Amino acid sequence: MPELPEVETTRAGLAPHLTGRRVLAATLRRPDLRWPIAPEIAAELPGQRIDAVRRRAKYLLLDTAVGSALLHLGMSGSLRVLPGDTPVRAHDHVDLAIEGGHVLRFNDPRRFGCLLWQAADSVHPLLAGLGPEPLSDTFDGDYLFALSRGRSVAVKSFLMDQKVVVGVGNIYVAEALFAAGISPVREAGKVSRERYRGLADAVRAILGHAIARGGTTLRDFISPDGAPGYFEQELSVYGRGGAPCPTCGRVLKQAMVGQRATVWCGHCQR
DNA sequence: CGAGAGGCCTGAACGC
DNA sequence: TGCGTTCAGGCCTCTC
Repeated sequence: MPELPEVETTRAGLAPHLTGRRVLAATLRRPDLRWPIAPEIAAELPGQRIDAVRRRAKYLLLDTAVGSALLHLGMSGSLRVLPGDTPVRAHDHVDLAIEGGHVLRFNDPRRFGCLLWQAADSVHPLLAGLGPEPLSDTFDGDYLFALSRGRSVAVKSFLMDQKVVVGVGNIYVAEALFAAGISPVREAGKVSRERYRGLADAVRAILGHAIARGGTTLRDFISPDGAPGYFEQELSVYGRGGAPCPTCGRVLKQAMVGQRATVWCGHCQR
């Protein structure tokens, strides 16, 4: 399931193949993913040159002069650049034929992803109101502390709120909370400034490390060149409920927090 | 407004 | 072996 590092890895992998090249045609094999595919993908994108491949939160944007294709990989989506005659497989929902003979192919078994359109000089509603990027200068412990005052929600849910900070999904929030020694069920408004500083540092360090390593691979992610990532074995708590804590050896707790599977150490995280 | 629940979707894992 | 059930999860949307 692509989290921010996987999306960034995808962006970096796609950019050399797409930047400066024109989209020649769009092939839609079904009309919708999570939402209907934007009509502009077929009506306006063909003929346009891709000026840049950008990322905002977990969204990818293919910028052209008239607007940007806006993609989200959802949970099971992947994008690959393939020779134009590569046979189509199950769940290959969209092809963008790229100048030079290749095709950008969007595969998404669960169809939690989307392919929308952002007109030039506008901001798509899905991108409006998003919180800061976790690796930007505006994201730090002081920011989290200030925003969390009076919030009774679990700190884990708080950190996964896209209005608070983007791109911190269920895997990395578990790892960051473990690294910072904070219980995921603690009320967001009751975490001290000092501990939020540690948490922000942990988020930065873990995401930065994962990006440098090419992203975590669990079940569904395939990086653009087809090679799987290899970060999984480094996870401390995610997916390890019932196993020993890597620090103290006690059994890791598992429970649902905010309707999400959550694992933590009741001894090391308070 | 905040908090929590619901829903989308399919494949893998599991139980009988 | 085969089939039904459960779970997973990003994140928008609805309800209270």
